[in-house]
Amino acid sequence: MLTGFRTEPMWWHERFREYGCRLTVARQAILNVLGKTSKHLSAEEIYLQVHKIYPSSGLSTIYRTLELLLQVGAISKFDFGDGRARYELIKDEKNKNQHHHHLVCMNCNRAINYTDFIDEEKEFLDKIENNLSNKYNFKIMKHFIQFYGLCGNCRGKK
Amino acid sequence: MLTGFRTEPMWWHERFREYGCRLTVARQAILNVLGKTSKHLSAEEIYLQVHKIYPSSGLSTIYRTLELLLQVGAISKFDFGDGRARYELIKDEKNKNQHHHHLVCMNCNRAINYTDFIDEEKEFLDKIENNLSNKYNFKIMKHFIQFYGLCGNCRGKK
DNA sequence: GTGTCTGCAAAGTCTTTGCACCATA
DNA sequence: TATGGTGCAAAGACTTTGCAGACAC
Repeated sequence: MLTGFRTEPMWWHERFREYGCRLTVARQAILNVLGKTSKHLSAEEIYLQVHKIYPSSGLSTIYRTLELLLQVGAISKFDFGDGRARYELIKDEKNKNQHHHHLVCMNCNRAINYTDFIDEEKEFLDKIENNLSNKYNFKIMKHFIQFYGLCGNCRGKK
Repeated sequence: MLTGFRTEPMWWHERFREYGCRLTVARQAILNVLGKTSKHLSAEEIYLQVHKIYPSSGLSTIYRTLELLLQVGAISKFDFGDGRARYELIKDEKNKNQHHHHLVCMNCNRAINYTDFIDEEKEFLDKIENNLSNKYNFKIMKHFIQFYGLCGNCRGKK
């Protein structure tokens, strides 16, 4: 069971120090918002939430902080194909590299994380990655798998 | 072996008529450019090429035509993660639905099409799509698989 | 001739950047 | 107090749209 980020050791706090970065109110507010949601928020959505708890904040700080968090390795950035980036907090150091993919709803643009079939996926990918690397002289470094369709909510409405 | 679009039956020509669309100089120029390349051109790259053979053309016509070609089913649109869309001509009606994926170079942003492992992929996807659909009450309609890495050219340079 | 297409310019959307002031460590 | 961070406004990149003139059929 995933608990909120508050109860986790704030490993990214130390990360900030390593990078010589300061832990400001704005940054805490952003981490706060990302830690409390299971959604995949866009920069603007994060801004709107942060703005509620810290009204003097600006959108450019959101972008700058997200860029920083990305480099520090505290968040992941995703593209669901609707022209805006989405961000997701990595809940704790232990699960830092937890591999998951998304089921993206083409109607409401929300996404469900799933971690099923990671073994089958690994088997499938190992097989083809090796082969493709050789055949096309292409060094594969990462992959991207995403499913698009309709979520439970939107299925009913259509 | 794929030959240029000129020698193929111009099935999209009829498609135009079906949709009540005219076959204009600009549209032919765009199809011409897309038909002669194996690259995955962006709208601006297409514009630059079209501009050579038809200098009075404008970028907005490129976008409008690409949108039309997409709806007519003559081209595919892809996102390689660099913030601009890429387009690929579907060479002929027969191969219209030919399924392929891309090996995208993170250095030069060029992509290699591959059609290998479609059977393995199908097996893998059938398995997980069914299961995910049930588990998450999510109707999967399409998937997106892409590999990122370094192509032969760029491997040497790094 | 008529209804579609086109080029141009302007606007829209998401994101980045320059700058002067502010606040963390 | 000395960097590093912030908000604001402006700019940048890609794409879309409104409009009057041009062209395919």
